[in-house]
Amino acid sequence: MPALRLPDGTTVNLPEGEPVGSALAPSAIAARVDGTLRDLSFVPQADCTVEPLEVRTDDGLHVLRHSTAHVLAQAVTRLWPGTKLGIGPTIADGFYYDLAIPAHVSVDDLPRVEETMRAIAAEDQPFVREDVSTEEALRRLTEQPFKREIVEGLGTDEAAGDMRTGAQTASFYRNDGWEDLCLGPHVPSTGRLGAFKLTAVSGAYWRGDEKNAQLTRIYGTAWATQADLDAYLERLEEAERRDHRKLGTDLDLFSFPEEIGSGLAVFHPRGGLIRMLMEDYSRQRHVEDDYLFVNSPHITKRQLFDVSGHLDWYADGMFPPMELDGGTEYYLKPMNCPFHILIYRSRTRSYRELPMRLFEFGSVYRYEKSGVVHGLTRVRGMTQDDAHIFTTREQMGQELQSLLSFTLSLLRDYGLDDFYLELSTKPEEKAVGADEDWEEATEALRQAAMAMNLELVMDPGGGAFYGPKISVQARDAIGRTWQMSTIQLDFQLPQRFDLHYAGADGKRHQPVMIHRALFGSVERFFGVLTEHYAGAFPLWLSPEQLWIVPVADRNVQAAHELAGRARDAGLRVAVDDSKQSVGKKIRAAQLIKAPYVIVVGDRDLEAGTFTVRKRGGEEVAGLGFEAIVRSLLEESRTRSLEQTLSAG
RNA sequence: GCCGGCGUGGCGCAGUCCGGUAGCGCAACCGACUUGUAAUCGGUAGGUCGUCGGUUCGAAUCCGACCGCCGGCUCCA
Repeated sequence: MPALRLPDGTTVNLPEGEPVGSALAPSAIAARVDGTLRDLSFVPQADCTVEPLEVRTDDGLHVLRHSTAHVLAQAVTRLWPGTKLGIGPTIADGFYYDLAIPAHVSVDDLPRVEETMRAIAAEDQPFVREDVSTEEALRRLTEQPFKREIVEGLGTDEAAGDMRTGAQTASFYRNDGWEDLCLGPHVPSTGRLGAFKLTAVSGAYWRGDEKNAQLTRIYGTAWATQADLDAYLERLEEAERRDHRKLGTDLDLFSFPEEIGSGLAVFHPRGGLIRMLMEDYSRQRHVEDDYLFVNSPHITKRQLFDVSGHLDWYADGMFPPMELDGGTEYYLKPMNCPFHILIYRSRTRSYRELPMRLFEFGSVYRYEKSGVVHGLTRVRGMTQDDAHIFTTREQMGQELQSLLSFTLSLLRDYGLDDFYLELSTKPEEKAVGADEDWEEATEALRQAAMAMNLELVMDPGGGAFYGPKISVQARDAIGRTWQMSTIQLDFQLPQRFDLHYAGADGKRHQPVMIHRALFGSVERFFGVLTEHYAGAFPLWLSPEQLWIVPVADRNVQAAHELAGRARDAGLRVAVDDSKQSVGKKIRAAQLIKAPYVIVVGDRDLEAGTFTVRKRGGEEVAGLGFEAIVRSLLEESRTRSLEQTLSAG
């Protein structure tokens, strides 16, 4: 009689042949037995530690979603007999199943599939596990070529999906006469599925290889309760409302004219203004932090990228060359570093000049593959807030640490305050340089990262070909993470370009380079801030800080006079003098997310006080115009994230 | 780049399956109203239906190629 140790410290004796589920609360959907996830029907052969698995945990949701994927495959098979099963893993928030369906299935078919899944759930079929030999498994899978491939790969490195290498047996789950090869575990029965919804259909190659058969991939999401599912769908809708591509059009910020080409944005006057404000403040901070401002052209002869190594390592990401009459090839620059290097190398440098920080808003062009271009966050032409810091090895650690502090401080001023760091190490294949250099560089970055007291995530093999890097990841207002800043350490380019400085000892030394972009790119940063603020930018970044609505025609002149006063004081002001109702003009201001609106009519002009409407609808009455202007200037100056205007 | 979906006035959409010389709402413009914190009323103008080619007496509609967009895979600032 096996003894079960439960999480509360108690031990219960399980009668021989009884499943672990009989010792657990009915709310459990599976169990963790000696650290391994098991079905509730698992029968222990010896003493063990057992934890119940509740559905609203990471592992619980994994089991729930995996079971839902299983039922999806069962439903598709019921609708289209002859369906061949691929794999059906869980993913963030849901699951998918790859299937070879003997029919063309589109999103229009998803409601039918969902309905069939609900029917299977209502039938409350138990999931029954059977462990069989691989020979028996192959016999059962005569009609399932993909699953056969998985079983044939058992015990080899070819094993796919949830099938682990080394297994000598295969497990099946059977319900209602339908069965599927599956590692499990599953919920006890189809009646225990939670709330689910199918979300998308797409194509996918078997094992992700385009030489293989193409399968239909059906995506779904599954949650413990309907309320959780609703909350998830609400989150998706919230993300959709914040989509910078839609806000870019609605707020007239930027566009991607087809005539120019994929991934190439133009900024409209309102977006251009925001962009200018973003850049101006960044420039100011860089001046304060002893950066030197430089400038470089957009194209160069190929030799520069031959020397830098970009044509060896990065050619796929570059636009093809332009060839001049004499046969000389010119390339659009995908990076600014070689240019800054030439500035450094333009004359002999002394250790007294280091660290030398060369900064530029540098426009670069990268040939991103057509399928990956996405709004402002993944473009083919972008401007990086790029700097290259030339430093001695001795100064390097200190420089990295102060750079990281500077980075976080700058990002905080733009309203981002929730970060974690990612340390990317040497790529296995694409890398140049000695191992010792990589180790020293990686260690220096690690030290700097540790000093920030932030969560540090490792990204093995994710570095650039010339050095390791730290990325600053920021979480936005709704908890999504975005890669912002990147800081890369580089011993290679100084060597390739033969860079030196004269040391205090009178000898020649090689500097180390730090590549860094804090916004990442102005375009991506713009897109991220748009989503972070849902288009409602803080006052200091708002294109129009004060929006004036005259009540009647006879108030228009007074409105313009007030606007002139506010402009003279330093505010950005718009007057809506269109011949529309006050309500309509208020609505228009609200839709463009104007932070402050004042309505100017006879009453206000007579009293000399105004009622200000804040974004969101709150009204503050009885304020003198000068007080309003002063308050807004102060809010803007401090880059406040709150609307600080108040009646007091 | 690959798979799937899609492309109709500035924006959001109908019309495409079952070919027969484009329609709605908002925005824009004009007029009336002179207005008090999210849509006053009436009128006008605006589209070679992404591009090119093919089928047809006739193509927004059917076929092909290309361009672009969206979702996913892979990759990145």
